[in-house]
Amino acid sequence: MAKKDVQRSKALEKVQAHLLETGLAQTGVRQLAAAAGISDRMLLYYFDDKTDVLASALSGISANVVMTLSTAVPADQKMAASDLVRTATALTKGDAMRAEMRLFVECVAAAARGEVPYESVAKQIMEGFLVWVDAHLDIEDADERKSTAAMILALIDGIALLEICTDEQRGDMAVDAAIRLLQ
Amino acid sequence: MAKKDVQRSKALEKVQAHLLETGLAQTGVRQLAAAAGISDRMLLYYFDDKTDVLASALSGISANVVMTLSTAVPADQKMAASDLVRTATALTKGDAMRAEMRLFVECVAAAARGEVPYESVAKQIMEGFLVWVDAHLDIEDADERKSTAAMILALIDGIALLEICTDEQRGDMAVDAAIRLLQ
DNA sequence: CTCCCTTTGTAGCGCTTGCTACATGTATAC
DNA sequence: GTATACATGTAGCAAGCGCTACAAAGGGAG
Repeated sequence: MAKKDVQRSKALEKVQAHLLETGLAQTGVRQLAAAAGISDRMLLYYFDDKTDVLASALSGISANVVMTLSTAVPADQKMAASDLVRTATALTKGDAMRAEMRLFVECVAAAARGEVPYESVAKQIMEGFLVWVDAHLDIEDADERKSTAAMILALIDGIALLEICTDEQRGDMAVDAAIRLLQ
Repeated sequence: MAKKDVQRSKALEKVQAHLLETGLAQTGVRQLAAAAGISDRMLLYYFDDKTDVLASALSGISANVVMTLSTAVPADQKMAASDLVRTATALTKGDAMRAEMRLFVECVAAAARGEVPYESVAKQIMEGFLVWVDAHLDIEDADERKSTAAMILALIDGIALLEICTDEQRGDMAVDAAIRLLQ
């Protein structure tokens, strides 16, 4: 029993790296198995089915994102909206999370078309992000903080979207304008 | 020659309606043909291949979006960032463009994984939107206007993303916060 | 050693995919 | 009226999909 679990988590790690590198383009069982360095037969021995593979991998990535966010900023540190935008975009645009953000956008789109298991994964990441932003906003009123957090998250996600279609420079401009206007 | 073109555009209209209704989930040639009320054989008679069908349909939808935007606001009307956010989100969240925005997000995600023809379509819509925002911003300095436009566009797109993963209410909150903070 | 359960390879099933070969009808040009 | 190009249905191909049946190898328990 132990061996199966060990092999399973080894495969999972490689699948996660594969997803972060290539996005959701190559998600056939044979392709995922090849990325994990095993046969498709074994991949489906370690996991129930393809959905189980993807859900496990993406859930792990989602947990890593939350971890990255929480370790990047002390839990009790509060800041103004403009500073939070600066901090968050520095993270999402940096090496630590660039690939994750791109994958996240693909998950949201897949969620939009109702594909399992992307809907729950997308919601999970979005919710984690939202909690993180809310927790670091230096705003007293809960409702105001909640709506401001929603706006900041929209901004961060929108910048990721913008950079996919145009270029990184345009994203940087959006960040600058946001910081300028929110002060 | 004329008949083929007529049939082609009839099919195109129905394919567009299908895409707006169901997103990019059902984009097999047989499914697109069924949506158009013809056989897959005929769909591929009217169009070169599947890519041609999708590119034509999405390009048309993109043109409609630009049209909707330009007719909604007089060409020479300028406004402050907060008003533009209000105006734009009223459009994108309304019946006129809600389906288009959702489809647009799916196109961007498909573009992220390098699928043809989504890359060019996503760029096309994003660029059209960007020009529209820029044209209605009441800002003298061109660079400042450009970066502010990028930020507003990111905000609008991000709100669309947010609404896919959470709910419409959260999007409304983001809009309110943006209008409040940008004033 | 024998038995049994875990692990792994080979092969292939039924289905969907994008696309096409072929034949037949149908309208138009001369 | 015949020839020619257009239009459309039937059938099917090769490739890929998710998944599984079957058999064999491996290792621990008695």
